[in-house]
Amino acid sequence: MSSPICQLCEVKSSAARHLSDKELEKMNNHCVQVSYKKGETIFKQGSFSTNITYLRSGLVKVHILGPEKEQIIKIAKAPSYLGIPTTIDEEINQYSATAIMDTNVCYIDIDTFKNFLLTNGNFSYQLVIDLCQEELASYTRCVNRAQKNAAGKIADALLFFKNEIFESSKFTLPLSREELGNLIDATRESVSRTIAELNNDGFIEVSGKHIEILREESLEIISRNG
DNA sequence: GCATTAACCACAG
DNA sequence: CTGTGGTTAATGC
Repeated sequence: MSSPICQLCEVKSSAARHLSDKELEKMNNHCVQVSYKKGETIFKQGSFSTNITYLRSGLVKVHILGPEKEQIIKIAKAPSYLGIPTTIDEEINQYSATAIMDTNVCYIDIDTFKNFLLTNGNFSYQLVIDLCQEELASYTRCVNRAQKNAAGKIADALLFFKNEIFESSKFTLPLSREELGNLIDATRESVSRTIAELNNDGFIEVSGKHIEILREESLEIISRNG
């Protein structure tokens, strides 16, 4: 745990860029920075939510324990807020956040944060924009999960990791087969099988969690048509 | 009917 | 935790 210097922060949220020096100094006095190792829980569904969580670096899975099983709602990459919906007007966390790579997080005091919302229109406006983007993205994920077949969902996920997370055709999956299934709504067996097929058909090169995407265009077609 | 798809089960590595 | 094979239930043509 260490004291951040918010004024000098290189990874401010787009909202926080609208804060004045004075406000940033106030933030600095009501904020702590914590590091998490891969696998550690950042906050847990059911526990008190007392701070706004801001993801400075690393990769996190956001998940909910449903009536049947664990559902991964999304993979969150830095920089982004992690817990606004579960903190701003909820006393209890409605979902969990777990680091899937080494991760660095800032906890911002909720009252300080709310005070910015009430007094700084630009800050609030930017935050609304961010939340809207996230909500739209969430609608899209919802539709895709429900309507695409297994191959389409796997292709989606692989392209997501390539384009949005690692920005490289070659990467190491930060999730187990089971977790990937929980993310795209498929069983671990389907995930294994589909990945093996994509490998056999030469679209990707697989070795355990190491993935290389060989034919991105083909994956895009599979993503669309299944 | 027949084919396809994916879940469920079981077992091996 | 993974990969694979057999089985089964649902759906579509």
